[in-house]
Amino acid sequence: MAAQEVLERQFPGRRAQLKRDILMTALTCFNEQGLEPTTILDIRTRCATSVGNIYHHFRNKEGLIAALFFCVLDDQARLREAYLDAARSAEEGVAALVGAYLEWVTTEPELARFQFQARSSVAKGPQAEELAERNRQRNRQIHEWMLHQSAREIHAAPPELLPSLIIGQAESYCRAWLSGRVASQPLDFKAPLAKAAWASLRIFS
Amino acid sequence: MAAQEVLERQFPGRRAQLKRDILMTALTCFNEQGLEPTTILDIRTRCATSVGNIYHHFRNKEGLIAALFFCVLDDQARLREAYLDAARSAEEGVAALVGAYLEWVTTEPELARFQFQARSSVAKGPQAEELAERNRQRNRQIHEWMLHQSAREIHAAPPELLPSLIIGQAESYCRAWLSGRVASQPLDFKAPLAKAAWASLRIFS
Amino acid sequence: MAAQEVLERQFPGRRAQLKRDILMTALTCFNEQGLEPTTILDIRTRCATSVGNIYHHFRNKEGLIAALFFCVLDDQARLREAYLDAARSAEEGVAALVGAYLEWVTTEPELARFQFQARSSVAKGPQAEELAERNRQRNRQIHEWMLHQSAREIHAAPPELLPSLIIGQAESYCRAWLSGRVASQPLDFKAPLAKAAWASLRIFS
Amino acid sequence: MAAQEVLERQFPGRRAQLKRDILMTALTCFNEQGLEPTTILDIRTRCATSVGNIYHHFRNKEGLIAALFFCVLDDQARLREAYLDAARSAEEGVAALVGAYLEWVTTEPELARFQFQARSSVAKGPQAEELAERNRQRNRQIHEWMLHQSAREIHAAPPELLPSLIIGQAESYCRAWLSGRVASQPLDFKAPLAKAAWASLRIFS
DNA sequence: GATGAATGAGCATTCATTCAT
DNA sequence: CATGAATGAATGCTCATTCAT
Repeated sequence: MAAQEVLERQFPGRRAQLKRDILMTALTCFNEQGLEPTTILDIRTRCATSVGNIYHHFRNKEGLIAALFFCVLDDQARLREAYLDAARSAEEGVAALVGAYLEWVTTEPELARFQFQARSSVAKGPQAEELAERNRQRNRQIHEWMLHQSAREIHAAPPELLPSLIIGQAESYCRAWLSGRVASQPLDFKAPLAKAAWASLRIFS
Repeated sequence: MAAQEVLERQFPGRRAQLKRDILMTALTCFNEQGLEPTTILDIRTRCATSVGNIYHHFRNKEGLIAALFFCVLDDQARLREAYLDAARSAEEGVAALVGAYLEWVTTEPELARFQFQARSSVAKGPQAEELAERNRQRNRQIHEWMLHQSAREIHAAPPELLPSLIIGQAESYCRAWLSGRVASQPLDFKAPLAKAAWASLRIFS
Repeated sequence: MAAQEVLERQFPGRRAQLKRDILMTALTCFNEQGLEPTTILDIRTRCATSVGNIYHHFRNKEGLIAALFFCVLDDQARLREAYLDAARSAEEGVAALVGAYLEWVTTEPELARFQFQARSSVAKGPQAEELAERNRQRNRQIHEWMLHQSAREIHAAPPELLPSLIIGQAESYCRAWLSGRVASQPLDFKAPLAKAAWASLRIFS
Repeated sequence: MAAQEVLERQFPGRRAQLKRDILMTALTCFNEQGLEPTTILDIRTRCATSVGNIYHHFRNKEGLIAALFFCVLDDQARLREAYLDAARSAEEGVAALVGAYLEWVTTEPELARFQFQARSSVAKGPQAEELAERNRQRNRQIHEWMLHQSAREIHAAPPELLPSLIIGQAESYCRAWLSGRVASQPLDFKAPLAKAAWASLRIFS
């Protein structure tokens, strides 16, 4: 399972095996039953450990969700940066953002599913500020990259609308895929979705 | 409050006053605290009634959520149909779908916020089939309208991708607005979002 | 259904039709679900009437159970008296008590089932005294009949033990039949059970 | 109290002290108030523990009742086996079954009272199959013992009737004693009840 | 008389979290 | 470090009963 590799990358070493087991089990439970309905006992039962151990490693249920969530953010960022590094124009940059997102969701459907349901929960919890800071950093990073390209298409579009224009359709399709409403992998539509995003931006120039 | 008018339209008459009160209060609570965290007692306290009465009218908490949710679907459909009736071409049809959605969310932010958080809950609950049937009906209706236009842009696009291409960006912006990440009303971007959707479709022709 | 005839005998007339309907439905519910688990709404739903109407006719749930229970006692007494009237000796009297009981349970399994589960409930409720008085009266009646026979077998047996010796085996078998543990009708064992009861009494003479 | 010793035998050890306390308190409450009317809070209040702990040990109220009920079955079986081991003929075997039952009820009136009211509850609950299996096993065991005696009295009687003939009168008297209708201890009538049972069987030979 | 909306005390049960062993 | 017994506040829900229409 792909999610397992992500966890091994984030929490390497043999000592962290139990930690990864707990996170992996939690991910499965959260996706199968939902965040609130999943109990610590559910998780304890499915990975052979004790209640106390889960609390030892993650402080509380919220901490477990947050740990998993920040894993997701890190892994997404890794792929996005790789894609952006290879882009040589504004158009390629937009295609990179769309492509990185589609590839990540296609490779990590379990993590993506979790991300959608956990976002609002983390945003309300005590880790809210850490999440906000990460978002700001990500936006700044993307913004700076875009500025380097000084493309008319980017500057003419209303800044508030920009992220939705670029990623909105891709995200919408990914939601549909994860919920089973459509069958084709998001990555299969990499080209048209990138092209559509760029076409959307061109209407302002 | 706009939501109140929607409820009066859906549950007319003086006898249904209490029913509307309960739904209105529930809507407020759900949006302020979330679905799970809102307790029946929270609702009972804020509209002058009894716990038993809420159960008498809605069977259980799930039923209350579902009643509110189907209200939303009905009201959205009403506006969408009005928009579609006035459209005279495929391009106008796409603009109608985008415009109807933007206007509805802008007019009913409370109901829209509720819809986003309640959808997955209803989709898992005992009303899942009713929801699925309504979705099918809506898609069929839109599909038929589109067929009448026999526009190259529509037929050339992958059917699975079509809904995301049309509504994805608008929905993305509405989410951003409802969560406070952007300030401008969705309706303010009616023209560019409609234009972007149409431009996205044209890439296939 | 046999129980229906019993109710018609106890509550005759067309005006009492609804009353009989309610009692009949209650009987079915009580036997299917148990006394406590059956709700007034269950009964209301299954015979087309209103909650208020049930309360109008029977005061409350306890009153409904008691009405049904005293019906049972009356009907049992009717048959027992007929049997006793025909008996011409102590031995025939014992056979009459056993036979009357077996025939009644075989004819009215639904009422018998109800009687077993309702007895302790009525004995604790506000009708406790009425029940006790009826029991005393029945015992006096049987006792007087027995005295007329002046049979050694009856007088030699410990009075406290007498009822159990006479009816214990028959009742035990009826319980087994009503709970499905045995298949043959109680009435099929009328002769051996009467004979066994009399043999039991003879050990004292 | 005798029931306490039974519980110590069934759940030995110091670690199980609280478990025994809960069961003992539950027994008292169930007998004083009835099964349904007894609440978990009643039990919690009378033995120093917490609601959650009762659920931790017994899963739910039904589980608590079942645990107590199977205790009763085990303890009854223990005494019955001891009695049967000492019997040297069919007549002694019948006397053993009657005597073991009378002694057990006389020694454990609280457990016996509980058994009478809990049986139907357990028979309907999720432990129904376990109960049925235990009953089958007990009947098989008694049946095998009886076969060894090859007594005319046993083989001539209708098999379905046999248990009622043997134990019916004793059970009837025990019910009367437990409900206060008679004063003399069941064990006081050990001899006549055993004799009556055997006389009942002899009518077939 | 008939109806069913309304009441609200009361119950079984859950579950995150702690802490003694 | 690991365990799981213990805690108890909190919640959804039930249901007998009342009473205005």
